[in-house]
Amino acid sequence: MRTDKKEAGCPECLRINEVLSRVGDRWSVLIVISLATYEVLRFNELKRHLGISQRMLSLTLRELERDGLVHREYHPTIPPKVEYSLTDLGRSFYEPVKAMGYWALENLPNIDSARSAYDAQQEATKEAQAVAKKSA
Amino acid sequence: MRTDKKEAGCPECLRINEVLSRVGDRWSVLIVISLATYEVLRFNELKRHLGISQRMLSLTLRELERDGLVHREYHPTIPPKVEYSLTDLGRSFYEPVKAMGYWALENLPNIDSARSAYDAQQEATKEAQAVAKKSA
DNA sequence: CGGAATCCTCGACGATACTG
DNA sequence: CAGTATCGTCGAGGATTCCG
Repeated sequence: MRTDKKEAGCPECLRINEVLSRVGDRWSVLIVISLATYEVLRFNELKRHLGISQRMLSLTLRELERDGLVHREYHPTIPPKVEYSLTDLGRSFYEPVKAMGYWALENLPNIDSARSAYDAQQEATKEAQAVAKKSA
Repeated sequence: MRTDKKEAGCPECLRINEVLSRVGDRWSVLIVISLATYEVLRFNELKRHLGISQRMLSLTLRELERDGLVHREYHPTIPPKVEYSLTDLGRSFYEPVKAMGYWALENLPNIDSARSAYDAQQEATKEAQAVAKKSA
């Protein structure tokens, strides 16, 4: 019996983990953004817009509806028509998402340059090591 | 040759995707939060605190350092000692992350109740279908 | 202590086909 | 059109071992 299980030392990490596992995945975020932008979209509109498979779209939409972020309006016409939109909760979720988006927009260049610098440094170090090895 | 590739209709989705694939994963977020809270942490402190495997911690830290969010301070003592902390960029990233955290804290209850309601509804629908089938 | 290297599992996700 | 059902893969990530 492993009493030494780690399971995360900090309890709040578990909460954050829970949140992220609910609405933190890529497709959920993209769907919320799309719906926030276009107000209301049909199934295939979302599909084409995001380049997502029917399967993932279907699954993700159901989860979002279940979590109360997305409203699903089914019109029993022929052919059938289903419209998706954000609920108030969904719109409130869009706020922090938007904040992340702005940060990203502003800081992607910083990340890129940091990355370039890091890679250049790594490359230099590696070459230095190669030289050292050769002289040995 | 598939000229009918979908690849996402909207270009901005690609950008968002890129951002999320960089710093949007679970461990990156948790590490940033931990470092924002404790200022500076050693490798094994982070490991124990988060309940993460060495492998993922090592990989994720390297990526975060590469992206310029995390600063790594190596002390060549015996035994070695490595301290991790946030850079300015990392701290700025913590702002939107914090916003997400607050939203989550505030709205997890809403999500939970929405989920319960949804599940109850589903269960009711399923039973109704079962009855209808029986009477058929 | 702070990693790197290797192996292996398991679940997320896409492709495809079928239904109402 | 808007899904559901089934199958296959592929890579994220844990466990383990070794090293400076």
